[in-house]
Amino acid sequence: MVTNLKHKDALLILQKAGISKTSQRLAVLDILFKATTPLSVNAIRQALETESNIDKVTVYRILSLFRQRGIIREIASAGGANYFEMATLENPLHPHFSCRNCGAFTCLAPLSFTQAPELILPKDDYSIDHIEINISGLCACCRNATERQKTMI
Amino acid sequence: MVTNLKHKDALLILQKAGISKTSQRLAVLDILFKATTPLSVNAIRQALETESNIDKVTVYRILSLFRQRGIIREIASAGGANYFEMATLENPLHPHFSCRNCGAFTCLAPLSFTQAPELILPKDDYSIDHIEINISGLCACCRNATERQKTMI
DNA sequence: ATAATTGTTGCAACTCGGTTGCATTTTTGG
DNA sequence: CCAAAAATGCAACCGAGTTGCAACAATTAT
Repeated sequence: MVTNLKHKDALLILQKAGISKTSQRLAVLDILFKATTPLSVNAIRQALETESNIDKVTVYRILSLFRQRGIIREIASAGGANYFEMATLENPLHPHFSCRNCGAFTCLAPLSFTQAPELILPKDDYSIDHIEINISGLCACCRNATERQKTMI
Repeated sequence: MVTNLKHKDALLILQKAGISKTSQRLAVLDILFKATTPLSVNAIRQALETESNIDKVTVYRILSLFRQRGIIREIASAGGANYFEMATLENPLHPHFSCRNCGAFTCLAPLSFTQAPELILPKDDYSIDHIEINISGLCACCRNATERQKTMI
């Protein structure tokens, strides 16, 4: 994302969603807008500590509300903690990569319209509201580190 | 899966993986083979209770080992608990559907070779070892239930 | 503007999934 | 069959996320 969210824009998002404008919600929105990767709750809380100090329960409640209103997307991770990212038009649905070594999440290029429908095999038993594609392996950083370790033996 | 796993086959799987053959591991294998959907640890433990009684730590350790050896696959879920399924040739990698209402996991048809490569946008920064596609929404059962509730108002 | 109402936050305590350390038991290989 | 190695069970623990409730801030109607 790395968009420089203006206070005005954040207020508009909350207004559009029909939820009241609190300093805590604006702070969380600001952090998610600045993020270049999906953030865990802990990462959000750490980022918050420098500015305001918000209780963890409040952060969870804000994220849960934002997700319900379609403001953000949630990405499940095998490690237990889930990750969050903005769900704006400028940040369309896309696959994610998570490193099995360092656990970091990164965003991959969004699926094109020609690719996505192939995936969703028509099954009228289900009504679909979210597609999540997670690709895991080793990121460049960790792969280099493990290779260096190998050659060191 | 619903394959009737013979004791012999299970022993062979463990032997191939080079790990020792214990009654607990055979019991867990048996349950995963019988399953028609990915199972949570709790579901596995519940299924175990009827036969043998295995400590939860042991179940976690067995599943962790099986995953490391490529005997089973793990599916991350937003609800915290992860799900497991056999990773045999007869049960190739496939997308999953999870109901946002009842949380049930079901298997979708596997991706064909013509579909999968489209997905994995070449990024030489990463080495890929697992692809997970989770589609969520409402299953037929829950959709009917909510619709009935709607019309009841 | 201000008071009443409604919604939000913070705190403590809790649930749940999963892990760790260690003593005991089971497998394995000689 | 016996020693060495590995796996199990138990208790206690950790971290993510939730719940109930009192204090507080934002909305709305006056």
